[in-house]
Amino acid sequence: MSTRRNPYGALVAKLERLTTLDDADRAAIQALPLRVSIYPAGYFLVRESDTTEDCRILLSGYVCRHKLTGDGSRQIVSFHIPGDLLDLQHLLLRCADHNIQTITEAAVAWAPAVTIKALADARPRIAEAMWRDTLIEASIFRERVLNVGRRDAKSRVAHMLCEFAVRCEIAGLGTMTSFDLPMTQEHIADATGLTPVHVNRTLQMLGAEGIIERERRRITIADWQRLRDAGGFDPAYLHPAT
Amino acid sequence: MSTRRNPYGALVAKLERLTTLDDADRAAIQALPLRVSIYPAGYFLVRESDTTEDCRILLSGYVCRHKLTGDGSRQIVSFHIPGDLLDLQHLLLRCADHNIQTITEAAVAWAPAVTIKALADARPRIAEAMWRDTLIEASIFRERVLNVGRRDAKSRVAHMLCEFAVRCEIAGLGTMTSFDLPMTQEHIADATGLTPVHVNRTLQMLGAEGIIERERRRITIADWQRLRDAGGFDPAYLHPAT
DNA sequence: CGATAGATTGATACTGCTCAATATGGGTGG
DNA sequence: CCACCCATATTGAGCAGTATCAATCTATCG
Repeated sequence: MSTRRNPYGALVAKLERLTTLDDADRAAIQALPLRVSIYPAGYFLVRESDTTEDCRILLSGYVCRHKLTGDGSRQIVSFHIPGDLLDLQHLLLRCADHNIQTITEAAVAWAPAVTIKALADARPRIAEAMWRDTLIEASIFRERVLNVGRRDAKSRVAHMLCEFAVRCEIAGLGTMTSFDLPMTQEHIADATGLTPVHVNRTLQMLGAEGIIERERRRITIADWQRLRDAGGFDPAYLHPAT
Repeated sequence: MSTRRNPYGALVAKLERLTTLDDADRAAIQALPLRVSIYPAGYFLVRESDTTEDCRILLSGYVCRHKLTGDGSRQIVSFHIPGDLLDLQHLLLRCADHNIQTITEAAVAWAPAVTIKALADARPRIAEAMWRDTLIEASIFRERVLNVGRRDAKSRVAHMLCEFAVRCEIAGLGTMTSFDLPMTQEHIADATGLTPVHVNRTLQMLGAEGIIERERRRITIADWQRLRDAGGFDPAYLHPAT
């Protein structure tokens, strides 16, 4: 897909899912000095307490944001898929409050945050799209608090699978019923507030009930309705329509 | 304090903690058609799936945002103190994804969301301040995911107390070492992902260790250093400085 | 002065964690 | 092309932290 190769196309496509752009907006985006870098799996794009200098869009691969407690346990607060904007907070906040790390090899387009800030200042619709994106992200965080705070293990895992599937579909990354899960069971554990051992058992349970099928890292959702019910999943919080 | 009585003063004060306003910005705020309403404790200002029509600033009292699971358990995702903007997401999202409910009697200034949106469109610095506020709120949600996902009961409660104390101080609401906790132990439980019974025992433990002192709903932090350590609290995620 | 919401206490149950061992399979160097 | 190696996945057994359930106590308020 050209979107994934061409950083400008990826950024335009992302913003057009959030608002309507005009020709001047598109021209301003084309004029950005975007550069593309490839990073290996496990690479830290941003570390907590870094000074925030760049702004990134993910072109291919998968990335997560996470925070660590004082005694070293990790909480993944979100996963990101191709097309996601990774650092909008860097436009207005000086210091990173979490880590951003690649899960797989990833291609990232980036520009200095001040450049993107200047774009937002010059093009109000682009600023509005970005602001909306940060609001949707905040909504996703709220849902994650609910997931981790008030659901049992089976629901948490089911909900996470639902969210990943729907976000991939919204982003135009293939079918919702069968997809590759790029993350390890340890990633899933750190995202759901469980241990890897218990995630393993929970996935087996979902498999044994015929809700999902697993084969390596590929997941097939055998019964979307029951997965949704198991996770208490309602996609409204993703605000799919503007 | 006049800030708490005068809705315009409260809004100007809030935005000036986020950015620098000029006279035209302040004049535009003064021209808003703000109205003030008083609501009793337990009142729903917004319900999930409501169409989002108004935008509010809290003048006095305390409010929380929360979501419910399918089987009815509640997760509080944030508490709000006087001076907080409650509905910025309503400027750009059509449908509420969570409930907003008063904890105590509360005075709220409000205007139609479209009016506030027009203000943001007309005054870029105000839009920027609001955007920054939503980014800081997102950071608070991320920290809450960590708190609920990866800390034990004692740490969760300690962290919550730290956050509340520091936010009150940033907002200029009195001293950090002694303050009224407006919420019940059930509120604390729903915010930390625990049960009220266990919150009670945890508070007693913090008291027995001499870290806090309790008397009714008033909390005195006897040993800030140890409370901070117990909660693994680092205020950087609140982004106190611009 | 009762009514009621909230706080406190005790006893017991259970979900998910810990620790430790084993299996799997994809990648790599010889 | 094969054997080894490492990360990851899987399994089992026992334990711990919180939940649950059910009283009782205590303020506050009409």
